[in-house]
Amino acid sequence: MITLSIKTPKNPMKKLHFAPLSAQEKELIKFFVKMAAILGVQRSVAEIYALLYSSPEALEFDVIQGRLGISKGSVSQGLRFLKGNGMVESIKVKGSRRERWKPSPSLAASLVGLLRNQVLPSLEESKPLLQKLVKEASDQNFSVEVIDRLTRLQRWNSRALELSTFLLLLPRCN
Amino acid sequence: MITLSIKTPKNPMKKLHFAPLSAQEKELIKFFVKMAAILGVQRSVAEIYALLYSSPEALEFDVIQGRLGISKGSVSQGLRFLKGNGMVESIKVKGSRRERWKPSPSLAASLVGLLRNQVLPSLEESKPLLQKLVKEASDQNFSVEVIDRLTRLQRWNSRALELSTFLLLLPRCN
DNA sequence: GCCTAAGTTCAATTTTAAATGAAAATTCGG
DNA sequence: CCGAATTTTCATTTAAAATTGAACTTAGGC
Repeated sequence: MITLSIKTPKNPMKKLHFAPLSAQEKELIKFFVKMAAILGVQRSVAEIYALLYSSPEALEFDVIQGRLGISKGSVSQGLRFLKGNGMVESIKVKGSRRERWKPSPSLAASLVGLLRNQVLPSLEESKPLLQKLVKEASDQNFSVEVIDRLTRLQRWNSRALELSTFLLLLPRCN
Repeated sequence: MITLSIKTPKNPMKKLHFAPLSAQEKELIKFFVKMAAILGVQRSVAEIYALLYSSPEALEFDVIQGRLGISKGSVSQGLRFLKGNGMVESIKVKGSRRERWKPSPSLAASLVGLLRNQVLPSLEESKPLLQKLVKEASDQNFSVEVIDRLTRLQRWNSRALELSTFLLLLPRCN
């Protein structure tokens, strides 16, 4: 049993109890943390997503905090990040202010969302810069070798940009 | 002018001088640093690669250290990383112990090298884990929803693995 | 419209990753 | 094979990123 203490003005000793993580949950969390690391996504975010992913029903804020043993702030920020990238959705139940969270139906769409926000902006930003560099290099009589490299770099940038744009247009699929 | 002091037992006051980075070099460095950040590659490594990329001739260790203004250790480790991933090559000139460094001819091959070393291992490692999780989930009568998610996850892992393997087989091209 | 539960914010802290540089190891010209 | 030049190593320092939690804001049930 995991105990989470919650301080509110009315009830400064409120305590909630949760089941500790199962072996399977722990392993799935490890998996997501590892994959997230490749994409440069922080540990706590991956943990939250993994927990939701392995839960049959949508989970409340407190449950996420309690079972993972992380802070309120991390849960709040993590959910915001995941929601902003279309990776989780919240459900509101009438008669309660609490939201309940579950992963978005399509993992593909989720990854595309991540890609759009993490990678595309950098690629787009760089396009004019590379163009300028190539121009300056030929104007200023840089060596053929260097001009050639810069041109290839520019080509790569365009390709990556096209690829990303294409991925963004992909119809949703699982 | 940038001055780099080098201490050796024989000559503890040896000094080398280098031209500061040009505006173009600085911008190209910024570009590579940004791209590297997406891939989770550290700043100093990106700087080294960018400098070599924008130089018409192969560069010596000291030149890299001096012009970038980074430490010996960073240059050494950075070059090792880049070499290990097939992104740079060294040339030895007769009559001198010094190596001279330049980027590998194919940027494509370089990126593939990075992919192979950074991403593939994690994907491969995870394969059996996911298989086990799916099996346990169905053995232990998890909800259909969760079993379904885990199965989809496994499918994604396989696809990513196939894609990576495919990329590794691509013939070299610029 | 109060009032409290629910959630957010952000400065302070902790944790993690990267860079440094002196000492050790290696390499090759003489 | 000696010895200095060149490079590597790695304990320490520095810098960056992630996490925490108390104070604050907001939403909605009553």
